[in-house]
Amino acid sequence: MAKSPALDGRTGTRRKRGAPTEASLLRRQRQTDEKRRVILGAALELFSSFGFHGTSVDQIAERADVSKGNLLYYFRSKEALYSTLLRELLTIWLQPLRAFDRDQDPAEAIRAYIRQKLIASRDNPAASRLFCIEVLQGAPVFGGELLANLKTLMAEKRAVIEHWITQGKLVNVAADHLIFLIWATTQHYADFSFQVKGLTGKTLGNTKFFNEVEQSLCDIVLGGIIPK
Amino acid sequence: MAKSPALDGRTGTRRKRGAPTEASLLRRQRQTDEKRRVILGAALELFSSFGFHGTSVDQIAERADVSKGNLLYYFRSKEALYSTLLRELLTIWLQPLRAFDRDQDPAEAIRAYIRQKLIASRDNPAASRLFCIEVLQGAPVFGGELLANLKTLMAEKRAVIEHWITQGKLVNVAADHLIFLIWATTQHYADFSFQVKGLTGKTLGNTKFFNEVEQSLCDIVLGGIIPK
DNA sequence: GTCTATAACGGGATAGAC
DNA sequence: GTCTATCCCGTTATAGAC
Repeated sequence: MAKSPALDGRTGTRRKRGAPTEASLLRRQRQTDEKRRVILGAALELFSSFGFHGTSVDQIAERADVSKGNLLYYFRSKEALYSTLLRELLTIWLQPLRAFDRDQDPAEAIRAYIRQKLIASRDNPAASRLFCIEVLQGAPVFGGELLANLKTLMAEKRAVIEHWITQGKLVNVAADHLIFLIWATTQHYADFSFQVKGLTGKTLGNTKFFNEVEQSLCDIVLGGIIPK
Repeated sequence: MAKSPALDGRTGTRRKRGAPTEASLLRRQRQTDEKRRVILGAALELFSSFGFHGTSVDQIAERADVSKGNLLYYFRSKEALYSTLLRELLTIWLQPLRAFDRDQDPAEAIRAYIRQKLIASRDNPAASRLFCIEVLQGAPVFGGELLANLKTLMAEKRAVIEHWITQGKLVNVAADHLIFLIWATTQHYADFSFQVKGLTGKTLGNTKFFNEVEQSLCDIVLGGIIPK
């Protein structure tokens, strides 16, 4: 694509035959990025449904509408594609937790966090499932990175919760287990959506159901930890 | 197996040379069962860690200390082994929920259920992970069976919870979400044990930690649903 | 950058001797 | 029942033309 020689638009100076303009370099870069993005999207769908070994490069290529050879031009290997994907999703995934702050009202902060996590499960169920599979298997690919990030965040948020407790704004709850509870329950609706859908007929995509889940979780959690 | 012709041992009639006695048939049966059990155990460990496609028949055979050919004598195919395994575990897995009964005190019943689920996660983390992987992928192998069993159980337990609510023994909580919450949180300590261990340094195998988890979960859940 | 062809490998399943 | 050898397929990754 865009291989044809051209003059540099801004300078107007004559360039050697075939040398790319700055603009065309940018355009090419954008197209490259876009293609990588499409491939990563296809990989996410498939890896999250069938696991690393249950997915072939061929299937990803077909879904991304590129040839297998071409896919392997953009990513060295299947494993490189997989780990790139995990790495890119990690930041997004941990985002909701960062908002949690000691200056907020605890009930409001926890309610907001539950809501954010549910939104993440609703809008990115594939990402949730991918992390679930990966962690379940001992996170062989990016366990180190994951834990390093989580440890820092966890320490911060544990401190926030314990601060609230010393202020008497929260009953004496084990911070770690409260956080695990929120992770487990919110991610459950993405990871076990097959089961949830089979038993209730609904998923988080249904607004009424989403509100019902949010309400129930907040009621139970806040009812259990906010002093009377 | 045991295809060879033989006379019925109970009648006491003379048997052909080489025909097995009833006792030897029983012995052989026991050995067969034992071997199938060993293979299923090895399969559980590996499938639950690496998934169906991430595990080779060779690896299972090696762990079970049989040859690959021999393994495939006991189970027609890799898939037959996998689905047999899921089927055998399903009964065990749903056991704790059956105990739940309307004649119990709600706080005691829920506390006991949380405890039983935590014990199951502690003692059978591999089974928990296997179900997690399977359900996460849409339960292609035994989704029908799983849902059929769960639907019945769920309907029963939903009725129990709603009975308690009408009696004023429980606040007006959505039964389904309460059950999902208990499943999600208790199974989390098995399925995400890599993460839990990485962040806290402990697993449910540690008695102190186990009690801490039980206490925290019960406090939050019961605090949120038992009327004051 | 993109494609086709193919190398190189591992896996599931079967055949057949013992 | 158990083992070894082998078939055959799908897969990843590379080579090389365009």
